[in-house]
Amino acid sequence: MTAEPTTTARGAAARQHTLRERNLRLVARAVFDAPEPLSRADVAAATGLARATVSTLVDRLVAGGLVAELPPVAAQRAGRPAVPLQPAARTVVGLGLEVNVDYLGVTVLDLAGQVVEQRVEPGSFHDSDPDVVLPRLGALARKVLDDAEGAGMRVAGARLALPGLVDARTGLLQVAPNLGWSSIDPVPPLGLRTRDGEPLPVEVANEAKLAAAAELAGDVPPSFLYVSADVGIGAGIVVDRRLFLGERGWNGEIGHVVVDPAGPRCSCGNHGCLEQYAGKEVLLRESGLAADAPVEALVSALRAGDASAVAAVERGARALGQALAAFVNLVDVETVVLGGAYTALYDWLGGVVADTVQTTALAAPFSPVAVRRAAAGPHAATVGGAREVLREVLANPAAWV
Amino acid sequence: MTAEPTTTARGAAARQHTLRERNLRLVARAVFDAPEPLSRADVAAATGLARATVSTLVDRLVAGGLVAELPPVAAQRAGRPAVPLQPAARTVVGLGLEVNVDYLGVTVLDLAGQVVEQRVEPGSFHDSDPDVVLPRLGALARKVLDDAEGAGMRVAGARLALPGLVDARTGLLQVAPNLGWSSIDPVPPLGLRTRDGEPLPVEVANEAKLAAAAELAGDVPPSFLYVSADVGIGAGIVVDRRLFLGERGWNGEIGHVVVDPAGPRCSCGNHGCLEQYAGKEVLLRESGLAADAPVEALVSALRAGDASAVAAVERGARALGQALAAFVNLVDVETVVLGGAYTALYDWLGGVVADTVQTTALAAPFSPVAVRRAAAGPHAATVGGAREVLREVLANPAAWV
DNA sequence: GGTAATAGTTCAGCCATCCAACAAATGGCC
DNA sequence: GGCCATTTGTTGGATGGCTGAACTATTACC
Repeated sequence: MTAEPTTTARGAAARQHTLRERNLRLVARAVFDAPEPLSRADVAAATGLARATVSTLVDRLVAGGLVAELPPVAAQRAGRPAVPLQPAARTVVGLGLEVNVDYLGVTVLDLAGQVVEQRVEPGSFHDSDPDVVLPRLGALARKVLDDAEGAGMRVAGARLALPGLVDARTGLLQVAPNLGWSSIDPVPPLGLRTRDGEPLPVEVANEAKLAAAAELAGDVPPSFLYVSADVGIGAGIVVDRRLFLGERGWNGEIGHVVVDPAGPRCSCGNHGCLEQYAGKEVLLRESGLAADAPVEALVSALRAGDASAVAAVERGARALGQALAAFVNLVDVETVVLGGAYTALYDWLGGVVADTVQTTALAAPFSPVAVRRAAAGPHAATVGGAREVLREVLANPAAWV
Repeated sequence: MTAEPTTTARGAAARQHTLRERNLRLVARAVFDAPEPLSRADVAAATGLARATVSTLVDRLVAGGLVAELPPVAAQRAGRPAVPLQPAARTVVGLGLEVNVDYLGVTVLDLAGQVVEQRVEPGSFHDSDPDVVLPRLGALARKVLDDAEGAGMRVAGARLALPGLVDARTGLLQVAPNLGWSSIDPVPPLGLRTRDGEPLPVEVANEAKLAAAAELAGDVPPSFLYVSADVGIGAGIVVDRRLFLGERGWNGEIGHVVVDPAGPRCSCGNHGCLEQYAGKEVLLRESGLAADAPVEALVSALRAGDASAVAAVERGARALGQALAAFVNLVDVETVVLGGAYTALYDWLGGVVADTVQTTALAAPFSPVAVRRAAAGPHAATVGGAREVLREVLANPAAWV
């Protein structure tokens, strides 16, 4: 009759083994967050735990394949040399999946932060059939899964990134306008199972939010807004190094913030949405390019000093700055990261965006808002998704040792 | 050399006494959140702890004055009658302080949620001197503190609500335009000490945010936006029954979200800020009333069907709805609570705000946004401030037993 | 080669929880 | 009225995880 939780929830009764779980997490975090490999003694000093405790905990993490011991290297000081500890490579991995308008992507990431395998299948999924596309992505994932499991790695789970509104509570995709999908559960069609035949836990999230998570791999402040233009304009809010999703999982919908009520009509039914100024297709069209041209074409035009391109990007940047100022006023962060198509356009956009935010955001006089370029490469959402899976492993190492 | 934390921080080493702290908190929450008084056995069932453990924990909470035992009442079923447990009244109290443009306020709240004492001193503090006003508030607080301590209550701490930007990290007031204050530390001038002569811990926060916390006393969903018009327009974001303050403590600055870049110039330097449409003074002025008239005057005009008043409120409501739609798009909540001056105007505002949000917010088709009237009474910020103090007591009952 | 220093391990002690048995207090039934 | 079933709350031994101190292992320095 007693509820025996496999993983200790936030507000659950604390028992002896809860201490274990907490301290395992604490030790794992210490090892993973350290810039340099730590010894057991270092971990003890960093966490405040006794050396004896740290030893048993580290031993478990090593046995469970979460942490690896490096060969002891003689330090330049007296005493027994320390055994450096590192995140284990290629033992436990996370899977990041993505369906976007022009590609399917899969990334396998290990605890050391290394991409073990990445596959991308270009295509055109505008107004596509989910029951065709998702099994195709599933098959692609199957291949890399087989590789990973064949090499002895354990797959902790998967995250599927989609360009649309995903209900974080149910995992259902409400609508993905550019894919032409609505009201579906995208997980079953993937057909993903582990080697043992058990269904692989797959969670679904918005593409921009997972791309925001990918930024956490680099040197970013603990809280920031990530804004990217792909087909639509999406955003992710990171607070204290964690994704903040909002009640239902679809916060950060900056693309449909009204910039000017007298502006052009948007597909959403309103007038003057940001997307009508700073969306990728609008920027391309206003620059005299085809709406489905690659961003590189626009970059070339800007490099060449094409007047209409420069004007379009500047107009978009001003609108983006205005919407971001509202965002910063409402959510209060000090840093904005520009990703997706904005990464390539950063040299032409960044300054104007920063200036506009600075003059428009209310609190900017007291502490300026930093605007910067995204660091994560292409297909950031798959990397971020895999990263989120591994974050959960680290949040509960006890389940893995 | 070992760091001996008085209160166990989030990421600190977990020891035996950490279990105690956690379970004490768990038991206290169970007692405080229950709609009906629980028995020890009920608490055990609710928390999953053993009855023996719950007994010792409850005994401590009772001894510490956080929980009170009611006389056992014979239930209508067989068995030994249970001892009902309740939040203790008038033992530990929180102090809420407020400086606003037209009054100083102090509220003493106990753990049972009852207002033990409330004092309000009307005045005009437009462009006032903090070194005069704050000591005056301090003296007012001194009186109610003496009363409370004289009656044997322990004061857990205080929260000071101010209508301005407060840096949550430093506790400094950056600027309060309507008071004419800027760059001050408002705590020392209060001169508040406990009976033992120790300085009373006072934290500072924005007025709207503490008013939002006051709503938590009523029947509200776990996450909501609270928006109130006083002199400016302020907002508080509540996520999962906790105030979300943003990185620096000044999120929710909806008053200076740009509604129409072609709109009237705002004191902040931009054009078409929400405050220029839905601010209290603007609503009064557009209705042909004096800018410093009481809201009741506007209500009377609306009751009388005054055309300019109706038009002004409707225009304000539309602008508010548009800004709230952006807010909802960016933060993602299902409920918006209208407080401050909007409470009185709700009958004329509410419908238009709800309609506008509904047609403008992107995700509204998938789950409608509820707009409702605030439940907390006047001087909600002082009540909410005191409530926040007591929330911290409950978050760490071990420090009080 | 001896000493000081540091890393990691072993082991008795402590402490909060648990389980099971018990005492306390009631309703129902004959 | 007396007995039993039922529920509450308490008592005491067992369990498990952390600690601190003593111990071993391995190095630098003189």
